[in-house]
Amino acid sequence: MSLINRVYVENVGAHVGEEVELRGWLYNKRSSGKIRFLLMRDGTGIVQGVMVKGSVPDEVFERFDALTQESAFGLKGKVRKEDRAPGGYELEVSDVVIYSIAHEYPIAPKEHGVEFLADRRHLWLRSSRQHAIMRVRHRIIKAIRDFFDERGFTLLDSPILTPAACEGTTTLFETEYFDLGKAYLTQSGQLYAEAGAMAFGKVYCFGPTFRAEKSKTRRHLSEFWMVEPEVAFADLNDDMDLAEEFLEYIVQSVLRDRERELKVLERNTTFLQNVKCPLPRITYDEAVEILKRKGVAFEWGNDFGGTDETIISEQFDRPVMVHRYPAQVKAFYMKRDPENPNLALAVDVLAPEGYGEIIGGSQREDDLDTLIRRIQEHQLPQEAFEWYLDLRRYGTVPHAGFGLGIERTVAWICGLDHVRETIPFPRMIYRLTP
RNA sequence: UCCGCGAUAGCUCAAUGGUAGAGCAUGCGGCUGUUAACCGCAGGGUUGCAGGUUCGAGUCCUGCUCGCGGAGCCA
Repeated sequence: MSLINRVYVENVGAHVGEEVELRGWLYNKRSSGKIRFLLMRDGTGIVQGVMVKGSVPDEVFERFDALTQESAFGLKGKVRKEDRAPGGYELEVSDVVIYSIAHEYPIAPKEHGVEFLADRRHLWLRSSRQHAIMRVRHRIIKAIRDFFDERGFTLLDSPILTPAACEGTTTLFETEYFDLGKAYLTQSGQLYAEAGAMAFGKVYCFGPTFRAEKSKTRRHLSEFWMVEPEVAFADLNDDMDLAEEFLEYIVQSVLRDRERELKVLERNTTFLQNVKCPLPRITYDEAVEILKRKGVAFEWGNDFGGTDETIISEQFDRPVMVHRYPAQVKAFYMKRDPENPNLALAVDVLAPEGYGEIIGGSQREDDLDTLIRRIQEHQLPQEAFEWYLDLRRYGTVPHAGFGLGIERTVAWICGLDHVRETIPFPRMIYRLTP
């Protein structure tokens, strides 16, 4: 049996009446004496095999007794449409092949605490809920790559080890780098993506990013994935056009191809169906007005906190773009609004239902002298940014881009209450294992 | 770093300051359509750690460790 022709659970419906062989792990088993049910999980789904005493040799019938939860085994038998079976199909078992008997499996088919499961993340990934989440994550990432690919973007990945802070704000993970002193794990690939945009016009980078902040919330990981497009000859409006088209593409792809998974997750997709262009665009000032109207004591000039973002996003039935923030709360490389130099040409996209900021972007400062002044104002070491300043010395153009956090996007689309379930092996302040 | 909550069987939890228990899991037995199957029996505990109050502490007090949620920071 070649890999190509192997039958997997997700395809058994195409083999009704045929004798097939499935390979997988025991999800659960049930018995009523002379009739026995084996539930096999093979990574694509779960199907039940049924054996009646006398319909198979006794030695095959008795292998049921040896199989423990998560034991690896093969099932041979004829596929039958059966409404009483989970999934609608079942296997009339003719043979059972045991590959390995599992030790007592710690994750029983019942409720467990988060800590217990997190300690066994390598096993937890086998459960149907985690399986559904990872399948959605995969589809989101494929949609991201397809989106940029279809629009002529070039993938240009940025380095993970960097000589200095990209934005000079957050705490970074530090390591020794041979004889060259300290290196830092990247917190953003954006500056390198800008170099890419000047070389290729439209690029994106997509990789892990690291923040050593001691954040302890349901929205933070110390290692997370971010996709960052960067486009030459683009302003803030172009950036927002790209972001809304991007979000619509991702969400609609998942709705179309991951209906089953969203059902497993019991996700109410009402808000997701609404994610279609155009998305509402409001200014920072208008967002502040919303907060004031809702009785929030908010001072102009601050950045929004988690609860502020929730209140703002609750006013809309789809993600909302908030643009033109006070420059003081944004990064040094963001261009100022020519009509009001106190404002940065920045945009944050806030997801509905309290999921917060999933995209942060801006038009970049393209003037050499202004950018040097910003670096000085932020007290950043100019020599570390000389290569970045070169981008303004040699053919500078208006350009813009944004970053989308994968884990927050997965949490939002799946309707999860914590990002720790959105990545196979989460890294958090108090968790480095497994 | 700050604020709040928590830790009891392998797991999820219960137990007015007075004999530490249930469900699930595991083992054994039963059941010819099970759906986190069901029914019966059995084994399973240094109540996170250290100290204190008390005739008596899982329960009250102090300290510590670990975890969870939130703030700040951010995607």
